[in-house]
Amino acid sequence: MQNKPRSSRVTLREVALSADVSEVTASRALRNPELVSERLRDRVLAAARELAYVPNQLASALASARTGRVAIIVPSLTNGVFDDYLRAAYDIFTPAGFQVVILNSNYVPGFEERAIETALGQYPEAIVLAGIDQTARARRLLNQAGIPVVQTMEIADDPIDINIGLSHAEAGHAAARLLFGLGHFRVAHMASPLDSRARERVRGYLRAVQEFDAEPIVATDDSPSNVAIGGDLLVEILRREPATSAIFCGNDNLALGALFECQRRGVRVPEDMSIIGFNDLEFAKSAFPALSTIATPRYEMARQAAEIILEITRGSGKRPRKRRIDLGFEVIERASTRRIAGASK
Amino acid sequence: MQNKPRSSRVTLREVALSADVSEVTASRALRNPELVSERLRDRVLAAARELAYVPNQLASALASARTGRVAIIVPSLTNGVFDDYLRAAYDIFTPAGFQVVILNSNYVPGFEERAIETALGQYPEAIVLAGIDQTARARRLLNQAGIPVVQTMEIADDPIDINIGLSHAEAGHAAARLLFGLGHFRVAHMASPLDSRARERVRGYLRAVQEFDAEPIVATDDSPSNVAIGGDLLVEILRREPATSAIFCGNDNLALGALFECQRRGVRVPEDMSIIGFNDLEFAKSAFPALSTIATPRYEMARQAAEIILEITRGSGKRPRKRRIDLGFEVIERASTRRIAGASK
DNA sequence: TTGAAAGCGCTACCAT
DNA sequence: ATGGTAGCGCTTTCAA
Repeated sequence: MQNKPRSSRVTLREVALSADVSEVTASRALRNPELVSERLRDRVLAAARELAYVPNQLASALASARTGRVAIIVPSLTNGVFDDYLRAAYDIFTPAGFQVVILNSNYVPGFEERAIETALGQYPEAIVLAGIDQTARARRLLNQAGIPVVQTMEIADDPIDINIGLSHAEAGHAAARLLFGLGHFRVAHMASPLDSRARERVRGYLRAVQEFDAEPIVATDDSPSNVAIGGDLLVEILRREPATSAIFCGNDNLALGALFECQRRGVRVPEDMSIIGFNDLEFAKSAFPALSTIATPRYEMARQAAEIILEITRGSGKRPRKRRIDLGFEVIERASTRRIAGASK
Repeated sequence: MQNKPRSSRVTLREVALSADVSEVTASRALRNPELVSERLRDRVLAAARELAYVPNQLASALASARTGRVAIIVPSLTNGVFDDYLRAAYDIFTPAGFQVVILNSNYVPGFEERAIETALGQYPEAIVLAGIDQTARARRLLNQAGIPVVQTMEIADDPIDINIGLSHAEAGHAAARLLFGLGHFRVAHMASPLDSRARERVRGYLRAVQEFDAEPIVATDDSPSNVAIGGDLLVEILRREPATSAIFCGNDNLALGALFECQRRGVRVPEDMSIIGFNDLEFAKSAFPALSTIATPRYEMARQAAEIILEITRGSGKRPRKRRIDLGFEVIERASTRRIAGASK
């Protein structure tokens, strides 16, 4: 019936034939061994091993309406931010028997909607999203899917379903305030504001600037942030405002680039320049000088998302009472920030 | 027939009903619009949009024996090494209409076999692996699947199917030789030898040690490498052999950690210590001093893997003539390595 | 404990 | 150009 010869892969029928039992029994022997007599079970398992049988997940999912899959959509795989996050997802979901499927929207607007659609087409039993700015159509698809949807990383006013995150505006504000609080006045901000979180951080920075009656100095780049860009933006900031004595970098990669560029130019950190990053990536504590930063609970956000999903899928679909969880952030002062020389205490 | 009420998601039947056409016509209107009259096509598309229809990929794949999926199995998502690699895969496969599914084996032996099994259960149309040391059972499953299998990152003596990589023994040898060639004699190696590639690099280093009649100094750590570990291993090396004047770091993250730790201890790089990394990750060129390293063609490996797969799947399954491609590596000398003081040219 | 029958949602084939 | 029918490989009844 098929034009393209189905790859001659071993099917359950062949296993059953070889073990001389019915397909149902073979299926049971593989999935619920305790329901099958030892004799038949052994025969089935032996046949399956012998034939190197791999169950067709597609057929299984279609028949059972259970895919055992959870989709996770992230905007990037390449900046370290989602490392802990994905690790947490694997840590919780894998032992629970769920397969984690990662889709990447690459920070391209519109790709997330496509990724969500693709994910939904595979009928995952839950979906975890980074961020809260899904398109209207995506929200509709998500709602219609009738599965748990967790928006993470950021706090939403109107969550689709469950929401676990933190306020990036607050976090950005805290970072800038730390710098102003150390007596700095010319405090710059560099960012690759590709997502709403980065833009929220900029807003937090601007609010602090206003509070301290200072002038904003913002340098941005439209590509996904990396270390090299951090160096470039440092150069730009110094050119535009040579008196800058402190920089809030929108993430740790930018901060690392800024730090290196300072060293390259003989600008001492923290003596001449204070630098604070964002995220507390793995390398931040090991840098020299150790990088001050804002720690975000990335592992914890994904962990809680996963736990809640397990609870819902196992427990008859009931949502937890708290559908909106603010996990906050932590200001980490290390060696790369310092009270400005000559500033009164 | 189902106990668990199938999520009431919109099916093709409902779209067809709503558009007052048969299921087949609805299916065609969505997949091959040119086969359907404009009138019906418009009705179907309108109904699909209205109902926010998302095709069930599972059913489609089962019926058509085409999943439009390619599985990529990597040992880690968290060390930057697979960033370019995955980007290349997306760059080539996505426009070609393939969905990329990433599975992570987490450098845990045995997990790769499981990941391969999981991947195969989803009936991908091709599979891309990192490394060449698959288990015997995995090889059997892969062979049986009858789909293109590309082993990457490393060159194999007996590829399963297609193999694109480089010799890590040669690359490690080249790194160490560079250091010896600069007049260093106490040349150490630090590594997190979690995979066969890292172990091959160690072998390359040891071969160079022998050739230059030196003593091996190898410090290793069994966790996935990161920047902090690079610092720790530097400390260990200096403790064990204070006269060490050059280090080949098994990857750039370790190198970065070593660099920072040198700075912390007042060991000047490259004046007192030469450091060479491995992979040429994004930050290497921006570091201060810029990091010497071995560039590996990660983007290119995945790109060629993808192109070959497209060619095979499109072109009646014929394999290319060359099934084993060595893409080599490049020694990148930057500022972190230098001829040892007082060494004769 | 075992198995026969039906059907998951979709597409291939063949007919009209 | 359109639709009826069969069937992908599996699991879920339900009956024996």
